[in-house]
Amino acid sequence: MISQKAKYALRALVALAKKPQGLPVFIGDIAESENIPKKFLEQILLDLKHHGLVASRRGKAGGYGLLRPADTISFGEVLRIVDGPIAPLPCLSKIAYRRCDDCAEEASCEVRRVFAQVADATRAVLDRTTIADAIGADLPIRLREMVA
Amino acid sequence: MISQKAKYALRALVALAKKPQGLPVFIGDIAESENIPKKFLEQILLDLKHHGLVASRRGKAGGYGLLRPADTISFGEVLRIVDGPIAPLPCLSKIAYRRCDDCAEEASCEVRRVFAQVADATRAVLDRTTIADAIGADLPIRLREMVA
DNA sequence: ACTTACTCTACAGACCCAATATAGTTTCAC
DNA sequence: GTGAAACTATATTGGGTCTGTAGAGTAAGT
Repeated sequence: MISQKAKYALRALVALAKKPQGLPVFIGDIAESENIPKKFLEQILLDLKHHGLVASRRGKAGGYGLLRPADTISFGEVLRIVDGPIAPLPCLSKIAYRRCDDCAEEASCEVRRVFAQVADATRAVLDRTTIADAIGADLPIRLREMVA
Repeated sequence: MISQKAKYALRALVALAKKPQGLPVFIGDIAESENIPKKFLEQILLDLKHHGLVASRRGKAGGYGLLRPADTISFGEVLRIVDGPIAPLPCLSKIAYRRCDDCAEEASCEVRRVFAQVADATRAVLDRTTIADAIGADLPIRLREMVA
């Protein structure tokens, strides 16, 4: 299960990507149209800004906009920012590897071996699917291109 | 991330499956060999018993054993018992579907569409991989001889 | 100046996780 | 029978996370 926060973040990014040319959008507008608590959304967007995904302008003509093209922002990147590691086990994470302290030998761990496959399958989708893909066709175009 | 509890459950089942013919094993033995807090493991095995995966016998010659063949117990089944739904979103769960109350239209939800692929990929691994599969891969020959 | 809107920190209530505590029941060896 | 071993069951605890709210502050435009 991904967190509510991650779902909000992705929905907000999708909403931003639908605006032409990354025109700034008010937090309040996104919050209303996407049914996200405004104050909570502020935190989320601020977080995304700190990670270079969106930019903001203050003042009356302010708002948020995508800083990078929508087809360069993957679901995986957003999830890692908001929810932390994607891997189902700490000993399988690439960004936050941690040995299982209750596990004797990593190489011979049956559980780890199975979940390594899960992690690969999950990353295959999340790291190749972008915000742009999500808006576009039903199937992730980039994924098909890379596979082909 | 799967819970520690789920990891313990899977490791315990693997340990049980390594015993020939589901001979009963003491909780204490599993706890020690697998580095699992004994009292916690009791709760876990009890839960698995209530779901028909293992059986127990009390008394001095008691212990726990697999109730079903190891190749009929999938990782997915265990995870659903211990951790609940596998799906990354409530609106994608088969066993515990729940509409996202903050989401306008399910059919047109971009986030949902992407995570549906994640769910499929995850289930493809977890529902077809069994405890027996996990052991089978590279169990040392020496151990097989001891079992036989 | 004034309004709008973003920035930041703090915090609170609910819930969940991991583990422990405690008390009880069953089985079997002797 | 008696008692130890082992499972059964429930309650509780301490810690953490999640979701959201509050409020004061800062910057930009008119």
